[in-house]
Amino acid sequence: MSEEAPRKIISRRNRPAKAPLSRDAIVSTALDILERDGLSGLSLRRVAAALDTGAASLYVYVANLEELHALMLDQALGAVQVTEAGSLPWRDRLKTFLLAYLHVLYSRPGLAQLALSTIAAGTNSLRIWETLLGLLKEGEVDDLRAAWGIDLLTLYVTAIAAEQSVRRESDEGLGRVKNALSNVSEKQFPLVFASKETLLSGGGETRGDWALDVIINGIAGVQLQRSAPAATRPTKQRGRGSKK
Amino acid sequence: MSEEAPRKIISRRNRPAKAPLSRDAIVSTALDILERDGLSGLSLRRVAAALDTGAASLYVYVANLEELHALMLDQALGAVQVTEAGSLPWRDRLKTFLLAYLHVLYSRPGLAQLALSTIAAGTNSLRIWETLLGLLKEGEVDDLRAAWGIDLLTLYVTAIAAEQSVRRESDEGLGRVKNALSNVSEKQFPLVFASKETLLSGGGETRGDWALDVIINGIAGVQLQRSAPAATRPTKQRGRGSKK
DNA sequence: TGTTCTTGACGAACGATGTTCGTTAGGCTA
DNA sequence: TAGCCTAACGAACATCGTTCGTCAAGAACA
Repeated sequence: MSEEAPRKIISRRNRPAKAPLSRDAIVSTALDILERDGLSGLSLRRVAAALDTGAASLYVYVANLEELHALMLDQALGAVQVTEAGSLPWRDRLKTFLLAYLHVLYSRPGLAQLALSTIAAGTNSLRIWETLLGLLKEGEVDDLRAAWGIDLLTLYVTAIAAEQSVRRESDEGLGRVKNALSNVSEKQFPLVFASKETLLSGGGETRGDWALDVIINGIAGVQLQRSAPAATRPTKQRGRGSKK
Repeated sequence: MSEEAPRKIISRRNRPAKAPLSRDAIVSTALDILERDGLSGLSLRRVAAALDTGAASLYVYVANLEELHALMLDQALGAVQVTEAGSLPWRDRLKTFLLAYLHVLYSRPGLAQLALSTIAAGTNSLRIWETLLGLLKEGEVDDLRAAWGIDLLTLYVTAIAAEQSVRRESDEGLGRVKNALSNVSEKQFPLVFASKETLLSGGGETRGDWALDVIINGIAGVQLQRSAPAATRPTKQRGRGSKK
């Protein structure tokens, strides 16, 4: 059966200048693919193909796809940097840190979706938790509220990023919302009808920024009434221009 | 079942007492499967098998899997009921409504996960939006904040429910977190080490209840200091006096 | 040096997935 | 009665994650 194998190649594995497989190489390659093609374009076979090997070879270093996801998430979270601006009040530093977290999740398409379905428990996740706990403690949030709060904060940031990612990736889903909103009956849903443009406005960072104010204020349980969204910048709302 | 005798069957479709296929039947069956086996156990083929037909037959009524997901979500959201207790203040009614929303997402395993990856735009979703907009308007939240707020509220409730669902469904993920927390180094992450038990405490409704207080207060931008999480009972417990 | 052992790498295969295609049969219309 | 529209269907396709048996190369050992 198919005896036309070329005899020149004796060994299947003449890969002289090939970097040896490793867990880090696999994770990095997977992150590259995630960045290029999103979560739906990521598969074990594609990672293996990018490394010029077969899918089975990856199982030496990674137990299964779920573990690969966790490793990817933790490696990506290494990019979240802790700013040491000790002069600012804790609340501003908390927000800055969460914005950095949010930005990392935004930066790679699909990363936020991955974060939603994966519970990361690596070193970088622990470092983030430690930082958040420290900031909340500095804000005199009691222990129980702090512990629940950091869970809420990370979940919250992840969900915000994921929602925007989904909207960015699949035009179909967003199109369906737009379609449903434009066809909404004024008689049946007058309030939705009146707000149908506002509901879709303010994509991306602006909205995330406001959302962070909301939750930080909520956790701290403090007044600080200044959380009116975009009241100062009415022009920047539409067509969010260039994002850095 | 349905091992029909191989008699001289001329027609393949002698299904006399069979209910005809319909979009609603497909969605309902899919929801049943979701409830029984979770999101990972749901597939077009299994839905078709439960209806005693082939997968291809479903495509007459449903464009693709994504649309089926959206239809499922919207039909499930029909169980969220609007309580008409007009005597209570708006904030309490908002919380009651969100708790009902949360409860529906809790009730079916996998539904919350589905809600995270799907943008629902059906009648039931619009009804929920309308209700939320009305409640926030009653609370004199301005239009822009209300529009962004309902997006935030629904996203928030969904994310909370989804996280608990994931923890409930996959022991492996939670086990990994537990393992990572129990092995955490006190020197490296002292705050996480100190809170490692608190971080896992308070599952389910208690935590969700507190989280709702947090975000409602945040959106309203009001003080209302009573949002300390009650470790014993979630009753109206005022933490007056002893403070850190 | 020659032999054995360990282990990373690999092809093939398995079962399952979403989706498409061409065909068939039932009920409706003319 | 004849024809047609369309729901329903089986088969097939391209993937996917995962497992299994096997091969090659270096390490350990005699």
